[in-house]
Amino acid sequence: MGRGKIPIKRIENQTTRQVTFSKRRAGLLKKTHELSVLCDAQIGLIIFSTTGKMCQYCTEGYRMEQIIERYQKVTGTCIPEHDNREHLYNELAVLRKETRRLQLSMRRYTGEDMSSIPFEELDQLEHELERSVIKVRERKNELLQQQLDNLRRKERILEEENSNMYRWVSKWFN
Amino acid sequence: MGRGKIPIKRIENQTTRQVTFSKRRAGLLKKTHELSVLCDAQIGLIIFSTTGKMCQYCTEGYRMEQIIERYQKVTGTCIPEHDNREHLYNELAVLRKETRRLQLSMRRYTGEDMSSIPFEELDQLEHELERSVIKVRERKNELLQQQLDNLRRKERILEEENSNMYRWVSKWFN
DNA sequence: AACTATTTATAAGA
DNA sequence: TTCTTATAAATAGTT
Repeated sequence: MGRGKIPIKRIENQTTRQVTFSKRRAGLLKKTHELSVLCDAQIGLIIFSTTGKMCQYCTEGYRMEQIIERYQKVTGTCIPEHDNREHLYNELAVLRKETRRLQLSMRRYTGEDMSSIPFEELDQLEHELERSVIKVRERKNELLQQQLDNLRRKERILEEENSNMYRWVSKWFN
Repeated sequence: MGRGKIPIKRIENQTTRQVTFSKRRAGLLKKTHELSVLCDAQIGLIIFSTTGKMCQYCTEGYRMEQIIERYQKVTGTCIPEHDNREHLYNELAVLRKETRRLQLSMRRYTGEDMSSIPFEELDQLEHELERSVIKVRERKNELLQQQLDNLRRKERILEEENSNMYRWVSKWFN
């Protein structure tokens, strides 16, 4: 790309090399970000220039440490210890799974992301949601009824007080 | 780049997302390699796809561990062993909280346990659920439309084959 | 830092 | 998955 094609080998001229480094590093970071966002991938990128300056990219919402940790887990470069860490990891895994499951359920119920749901399940989901709506309405009615009852009770009490008062005043003036 | 421009945000269609992931991952690895070679930079790249598959690039002549080590030296972070238990406990706490929150949300959406919800929120919940039902119905329609389109396409192909066959037979007998 | 002629990447379609 | 191709994006060399 550019005015000419260049062979992929170390650029000898130092100035050119540094300029190219700046340009391509920017391009690489952009492409990394795009891949991460477009495809929902978790990416960590670490770059050391010849001069020793470091720069990094890390998928939003994560820290490089997490990605490195995950890398170490996958590649098995992390030495496991004989303490409760094993247990903690287990619990973490279980919780992560559960959270994930709940998130997916919620997504379904809120109607986001139905791309992966087959038609039959959509049908079922629709019915579940309709049942939920009905339950919510029932509860609303229940609450309304309660409030109504409360009001009626108050009304009755007020009326009683009123008539008492009336009797009292009548007695006083007659 | 390509037949059209796409906005940089998560691609919703799963198939498209996976295809794009494959293509762009290849592109990213190539660019990473080129930057590394052209400018003599030391680069480590770790990619986790949504499905959990990992892939990596590492400047020739180095191992990822070396780059991670250098990264840790520069940033002063320490991933392995010692103090990550603190971190684990934190993560556990966060996850537990999140799971709890999600569980409550789900209970609301399924209409269990509405005893503690005030009337106004019930009203809101009802609307949310109704919106969900609408979304689910829309998705159902979308799927039906897709199936219809597929059937029409197949029909067209079959008709074409048919008429080709007919011509062939006609020619044969006349 | 800008500019631009080219090369390269890639989205959509097959 | 793989190929093709029209188009968008990156960038090498220049100013």
